[in-house]
Amino acid sequence: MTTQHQATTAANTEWPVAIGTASRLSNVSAKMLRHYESMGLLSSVARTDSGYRQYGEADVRTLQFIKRCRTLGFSMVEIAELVDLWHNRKRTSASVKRIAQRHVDDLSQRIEAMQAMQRTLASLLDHCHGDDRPDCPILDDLAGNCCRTGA
Amino acid sequence: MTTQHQATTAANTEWPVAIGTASRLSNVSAKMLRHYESMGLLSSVARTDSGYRQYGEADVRTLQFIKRCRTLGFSMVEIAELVDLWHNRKRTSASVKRIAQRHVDDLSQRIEAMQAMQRTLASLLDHCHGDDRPDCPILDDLAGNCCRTGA
DNA sequence: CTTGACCTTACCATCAGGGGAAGGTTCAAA
DNA sequence: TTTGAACCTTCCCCTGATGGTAAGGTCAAG
Repeated sequence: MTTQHQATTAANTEWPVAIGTASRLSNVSAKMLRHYESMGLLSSVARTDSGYRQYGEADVRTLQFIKRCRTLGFSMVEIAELVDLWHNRKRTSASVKRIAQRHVDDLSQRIEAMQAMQRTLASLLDHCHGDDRPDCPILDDLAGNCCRTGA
Repeated sequence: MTTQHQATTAANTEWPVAIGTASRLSNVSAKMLRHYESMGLLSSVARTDSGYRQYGEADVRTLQFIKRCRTLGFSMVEIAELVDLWHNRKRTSASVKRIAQRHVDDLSQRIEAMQAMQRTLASLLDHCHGDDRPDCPILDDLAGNCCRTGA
């Protein structure tokens, strides 16, 4: 429709925008916009005379960047690093890759831990009749009364 | 070595024990022992005249039960339910199984969400050279500048 | 009696948010 | 012009499971 080079935000937006609009454009709650600002993730959000926050296009793009990072599971500390690198023309792609790789490794560890729980639980579920009698292999295992065979 | 029927706790233990010993026997920090008590998970921990907590064998077994549940990823709310069922002779194994099944389903969902993140990140990592130049497909994707093809 | 290990309560921090109260601003309709 | 809805502000408390620390009481061995 309109010019292509700012199609990331809604086409007919009048800048700057208030917090509610910035929230809708970035899919981040107004609460979190204020929180990110207090954390220093958005440098210098402008204000009107009456104190209302005013977000420019660059601010909203940064918020969308943060949102995408959160969707991928990065921590706020990692996101702060990524935003810094994003804004730093002298960054190296290696430094970005290092952060992403560390996060992937972290995810792998957490996934494996949860899968281990799942395997044990699946085995317990398998042994439990799930009827109206009180005898329960699950409770027996939890109480340590059972053959704790595998792990 | 000693009698078999109480081999779950150290053989030569003089009951009741203070919090440090209970902590070692259950592999739960003293901090958490106090917390569990304040949550009502341990009904009525005895005290000495000077106010020191005194844990009996049954208490320590309950703590070991809780510890095992935590290891399997159950939340404290679920653990409270499980402890209640464990102590309730009129429970049905179905009620126990329901809690465990719900937990497994929850784990499955969380694992899948993390695996989705991992897949996206793996693809991004694959496209990034990781050298000392600033061009970085990872940042491009996070900034929304990239072909967001798949998910 | 001192020393050190142990115990007590109480408060603060984590992490990424959500909920709500009390009050100021803006804008349009009546 | 007034009023009312929708919006904004700051401030404080809640989550869940756990760690940390501080200030002080208790106990047993030397």
